[in-house]
Amino acid sequence: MTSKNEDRSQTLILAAYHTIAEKGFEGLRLREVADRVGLNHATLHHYFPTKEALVQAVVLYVTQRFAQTVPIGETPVEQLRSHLHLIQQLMQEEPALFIALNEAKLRAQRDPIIRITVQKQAEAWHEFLVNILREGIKQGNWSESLDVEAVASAIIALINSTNIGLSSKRTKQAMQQLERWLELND
Amino acid sequence: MTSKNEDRSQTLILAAYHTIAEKGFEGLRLREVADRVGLNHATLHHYFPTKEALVQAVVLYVTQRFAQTVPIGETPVEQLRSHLHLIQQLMQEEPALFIALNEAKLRAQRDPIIRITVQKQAEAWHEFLVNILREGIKQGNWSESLDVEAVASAIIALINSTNIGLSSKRTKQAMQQLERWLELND
Amino acid sequence: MTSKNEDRSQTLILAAYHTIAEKGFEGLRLREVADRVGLNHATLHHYFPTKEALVQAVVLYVTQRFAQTVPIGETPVEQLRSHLHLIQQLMQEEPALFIALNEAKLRAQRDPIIRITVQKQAEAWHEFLVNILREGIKQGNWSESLDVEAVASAIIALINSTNIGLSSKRTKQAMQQLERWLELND
Amino acid sequence: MTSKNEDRSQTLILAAYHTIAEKGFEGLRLREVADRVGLNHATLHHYFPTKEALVQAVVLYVTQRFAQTVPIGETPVEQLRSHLHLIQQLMQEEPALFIALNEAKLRAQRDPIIRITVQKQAEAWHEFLVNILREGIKQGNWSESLDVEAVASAIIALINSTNIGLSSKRTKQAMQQLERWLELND
DNA sequence: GATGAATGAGATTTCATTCAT
DNA sequence: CATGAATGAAATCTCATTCAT
Repeated sequence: MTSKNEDRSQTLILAAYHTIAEKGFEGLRLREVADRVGLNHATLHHYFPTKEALVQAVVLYVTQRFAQTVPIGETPVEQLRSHLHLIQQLMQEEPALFIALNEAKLRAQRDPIIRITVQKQAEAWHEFLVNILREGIKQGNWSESLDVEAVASAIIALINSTNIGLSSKRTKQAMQQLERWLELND
Repeated sequence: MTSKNEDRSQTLILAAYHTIAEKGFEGLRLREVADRVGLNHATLHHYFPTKEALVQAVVLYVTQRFAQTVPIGETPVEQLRSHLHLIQQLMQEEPALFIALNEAKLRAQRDPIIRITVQKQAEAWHEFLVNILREGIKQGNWSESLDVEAVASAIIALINSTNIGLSSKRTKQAMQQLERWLELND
Repeated sequence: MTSKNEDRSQTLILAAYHTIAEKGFEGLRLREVADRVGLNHATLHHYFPTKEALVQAVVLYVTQRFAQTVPIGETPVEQLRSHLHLIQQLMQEEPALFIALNEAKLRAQRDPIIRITVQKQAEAWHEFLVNILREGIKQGNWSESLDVEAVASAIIALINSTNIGLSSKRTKQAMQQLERWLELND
Repeated sequence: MTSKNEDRSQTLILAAYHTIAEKGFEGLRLREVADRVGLNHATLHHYFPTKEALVQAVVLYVTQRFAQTVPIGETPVEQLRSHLHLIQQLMQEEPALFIALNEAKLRAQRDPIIRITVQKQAEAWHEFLVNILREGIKQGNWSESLDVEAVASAIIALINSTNIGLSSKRTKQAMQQLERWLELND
C-alpha cells in the first residue's frame, strides 16, 4: 500500500518537476501534471491537497537530487575536481534539474517555505565546499592565505548561473576557468 | 509618438518591471500594472496590445538598464575594477533589476523573442569584457596565457547568479574572490 | 451609466433572491443567477466580486423590502391592524420574501455580517411595534398593565414562523388568534 | 441489524445532526461527519447509501426528539404549562435541536420526503395541543368560545420561530406573553 | 484616448460516490 | 465491514482581451 502510494506521489512529483523545467512555475498546470501520469486531475488532490504542496515537494526533490552529487576521490583536490565534473556531467545529462533549481531559487524570494528549503541546501553545499578547501590547505594543496569562505561562495555563484543566460559553450568555458583558478588541472 | 505617449509607455514599463521583480512573471497582472500608474486596465491595451508586448518591453528595458553600466577609468584594470564596482553598487541600490533580469533569463528559455534580447545583451557584455581583457594583456596587466574568452564567461556567470540563491553576504564574498582572481586588488 | 449599472446589480440581486427562495442558500449557484438575467457568469463578478457579496446584497434587499410594510391609519389600533393585514397580504402575494428571510435568519447564525443586517431589522421592527403599543395605551386602547416589550416580541415571533413549518391554513389561523389576543377585531 | 450496526448508524446521525446545527445543510460534508465519529468516509456509505438518506434520518431523529417533550400534570392547564416549560428548558439546554428543526422545515419546502416527516410531526403536535385545550374547556379552564384550532396554531407558530431571528431575551419575553394569553400564570 | 461592461477560456478546488482489495 | 484510491461533475473565481460609447 504505502509503496504504491509513495510511487504515485513520486511519479507526480517527477511529472511536475519536468513540467516546471519546461514551462516554469508560470506554466505549471495541475491538469497537465495529472495527465502526464495518466491520472484524473482530481486524484492528484488525493496526494497533494493543494498546488502549493506539490510545488514544495518538487522543490524538495530537486534540491535533494542536487545534494546527491557526492564526490569521490582520496585527496581534497581529487574530491573537488570530481565534484565539479559530476556537476558538469549532470548539467549535460539533465539540464532540467538546473532550470528547475533556478526557478525554485527565484520563487524562494517570494515564498517563505520554499526559501527555507533552498537556503538549507545552499548552506549545506557551502559548508561542504569549505570543508574540502580547509582539508586541502591542511594537506598543502592550497595556500594558507586562501579565503575558503569566499572561494566556496564564488564556486557556488558560478555553478548556480549555469544554464541561465549563458550558452552551453560559455558555461563550459566558465567552468574550465574556475578549475584553472582552483588549480585543479593536473 | 508624442512625448506624452512615450511617457505613459515608459511609466507602464516601470510599473510592470517592479511588479515582476516583486512577484515574478507568474504574478504579473495587467490590472495591477494599470492600477499602479492610475490607469484603466483597458487603456493599457492602447499602449501595449498584448501582455506579451509589455513583457518584451520590460525585458528590453531591463537589459538596457544593465548595459548602461559603463565603466570609467584610463587603464583596462581600472576599467574592469570600476565595472565590477558599479555592478556591485547597482546590486545594492536596485536589487530588483537583478531579480527581473534573472526572471527574464529563465523565461528566455521558453520565449524565442525574449531569448533574442537576452542573448544579444549577453554577447555584447561578453565582447565588452573580452576587449578589456585583451587590452590589459597588451598593456602587460595580465599574462598572455590568459584565456580571455573563458575569463569573460566566468565573470558573467558569477555576476549572473548574484541575488539568486545566495545571501548578500555570500554574494559579496564571491565578488571579492573574483577580484582576487583577476588581480584587481592593489 | 450609473443607472444602468445599478439596474444590472438590482436585477442580479432579484435573480439571486428568487433562486434562494426556491432552492435555499444551499442551492444558490452563481451560474444560474447569471443565466437568469442573461449574463455571462464571469460578468456577475464584475458587479459582485464574491458570492458572499451577492448574498449580503440579497439579505439587505430582503430585509429592506420587509421594512417597507408601512402601516396606515390614524389610531394605534388601526395602525397595528393595517400592519398585520399588510403583512398577511405580502405573505400571500410574495411568499418568497418570507422564505428568503427565514433562510437569511438561519444563515445569520453562522455569518456575522448577515447577522448584523438581520438583527438591525429585527430591533427596528420591535421598536416600531413597541411605539404603537405605547401610544395605544396612552389613548386607552390597551390596558396599562400590558407588557409592551413582551407583546412586541410575541408578535414578531409569531409572524416570523409563518411559511416555515406551517400550512397556509394554520398560518392564517395563528394570525387570526393573534388579532384576537390583541383585541384588534371590532 | 445488529445492535452494533444500529449504534453506528445512531452515532452517525448524531454527528450529522450537530454538523447541521453548526453549519446548516449548506455546510454538511459527509467526510466531516465520518471524521467526527472516527470512521472512514467510505464506510459511512455502508450505513447510509447516499447523503440524502443520512439527511432524512437526521430529520426523523430531530422531529422525534422534539415529539418526546411529553408533558406531565393532572389537569389540562398543568399539562400545557409543563409542556411549554419543558420546551423552554430544551431551548436552553439544546438550542441545536431548534436550529436543526428550522433547517429541516426550510428544506422541507423543496424536499418532498422531508416535507412528509416534518408535516406529520407538525400535525401530531397540533392535534396534541387541540386535545389539551378541548379537555381544558370541558373542565372549565378556558372559555367555550376559545378557537382551539387557532390557539394551537398560534402556540406552534410562536414556538417555531424561537431561536431564529430573535435574541434569547426576546424569545423568553414572547414565551411569557404566550403564557399570559393562555392564562397559565398563577 | 479613455473607460465600464462583457466574455471565453481556463484554473484550482471540492465532494459525493464507486470500487478493488 | 473497512479503507485508500479514483473519478465525474461541478463550483467559484481569475484574467487577458474586446468592444461600444
